[in-house]
Amino acid sequence: MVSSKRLSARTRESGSERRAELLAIAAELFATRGFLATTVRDIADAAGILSGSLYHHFDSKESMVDEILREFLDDQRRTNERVVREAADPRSAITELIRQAFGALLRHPAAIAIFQNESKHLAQFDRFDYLPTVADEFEDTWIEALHAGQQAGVFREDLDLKLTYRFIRDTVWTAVHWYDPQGKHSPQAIAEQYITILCNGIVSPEE
Amino acid sequence: MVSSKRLSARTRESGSERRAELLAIAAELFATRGFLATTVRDIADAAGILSGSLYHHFDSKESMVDEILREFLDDQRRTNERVVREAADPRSAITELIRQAFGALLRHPAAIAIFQNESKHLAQFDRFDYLPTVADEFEDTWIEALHAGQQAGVFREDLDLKLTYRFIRDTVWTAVHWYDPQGKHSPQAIAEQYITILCNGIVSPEE
DNA sequence: GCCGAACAAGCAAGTGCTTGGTAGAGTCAA
DNA sequence: TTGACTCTACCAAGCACTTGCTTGTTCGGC
Repeated sequence: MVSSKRLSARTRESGSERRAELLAIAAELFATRGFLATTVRDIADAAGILSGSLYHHFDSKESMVDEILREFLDDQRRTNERVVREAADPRSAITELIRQAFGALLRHPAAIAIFQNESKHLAQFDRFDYLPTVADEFEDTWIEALHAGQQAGVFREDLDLKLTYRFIRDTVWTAVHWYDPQGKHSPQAIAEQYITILCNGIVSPEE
Repeated sequence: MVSSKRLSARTRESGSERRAELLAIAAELFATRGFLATTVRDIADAAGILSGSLYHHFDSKESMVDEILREFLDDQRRTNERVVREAADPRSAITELIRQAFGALLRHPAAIAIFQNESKHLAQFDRFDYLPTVADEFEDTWIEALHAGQQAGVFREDLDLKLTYRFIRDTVWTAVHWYDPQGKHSPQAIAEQYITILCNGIVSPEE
């Protein structure tokens, strides 16, 4: 009866390979069907075990998304910090942030989709308070870089930076919904195309 | 027993004011909580009736979204056709399409969110086959306008039009998730800011 | 007296999660 | 070397609850 509460920390908190597998399976399902529409039986079926067995590895369905999101957000935060720290100037900071964001499509496709689709619902619960916090952090990072660019005269003065950030963020993150790893464009190619449009526009130079 | 099957066409198919009210209530809930996460009891509660009573007006929960989406998509399709027909040149076709798309934020905020969030899940069912079809139609409209602009030399030749369309579409539609009718920007103001960035980029002209 | 709109009650299916148990691999003192 | 032990990963069964939807009935207004 108490035995389930004394499972070694290694199994319940991290470490185990099987755990990681199960998390990846869950992430895939949460991303494609949605968190609410995915049942613990769906996850167990995909893993080839029974639903009850999942509770050997995880406290709850919620704690699975929790872990998936935290891992992704931590990685993304570290990446952002590094990019801003190493950037030579505001313009290359922005372009590199865009490249890194599109690059994340390869590393965390499922987590990005979940973050995008489920943040609103999940943020209702205390345990997911960090979601809006991290979102604000990301916004601050981008807006600071944009602002620095304006001060330096590289970016137009008539830009509303909050709006500009939202335009960029929506374009970049929403790409998970149509990006196809087997498709003809690499994330890098997509990033370069977007950087061109964002920096110089779609209108011909000679116009 | 058979009585529920002989309700007048007026009530079951359209017309009734109460029906329209109920649809609006359902749309709001579907948009904010998601289709699956919204229960028929939620809708009934919000309308001040019992869940069973909803089935006097509608066949099923599915037929409610169906109707909500069809209405929005028909309106949007008509608007797109008119814009393209009346546009003087490719550039004003694109800018006007953008203005109209942002304008839809006021008329159909709930339907846009539902279309965006639930299309993927709903398209699994035969009755929603029209969703990908209409999406393709919209894509064709935009890509034709972009292509015409390229031919006319107004738009850059190095644009991948499919990518360009996706960038625009994602930015415009995703705005429902943060647009606030009480906020400081009107849809028009947001549209103009985006048109500026899209056409000329964020980099200062003198650079 | 009919008809639109609603209620009251409930069903079958499915939900997340709990429980008590076990097979098998590893650990280690006697 | 053996036997008692622990640990991991899982199963089988089921509980309390929620889901979309159905049924039979009521009631006020034209």
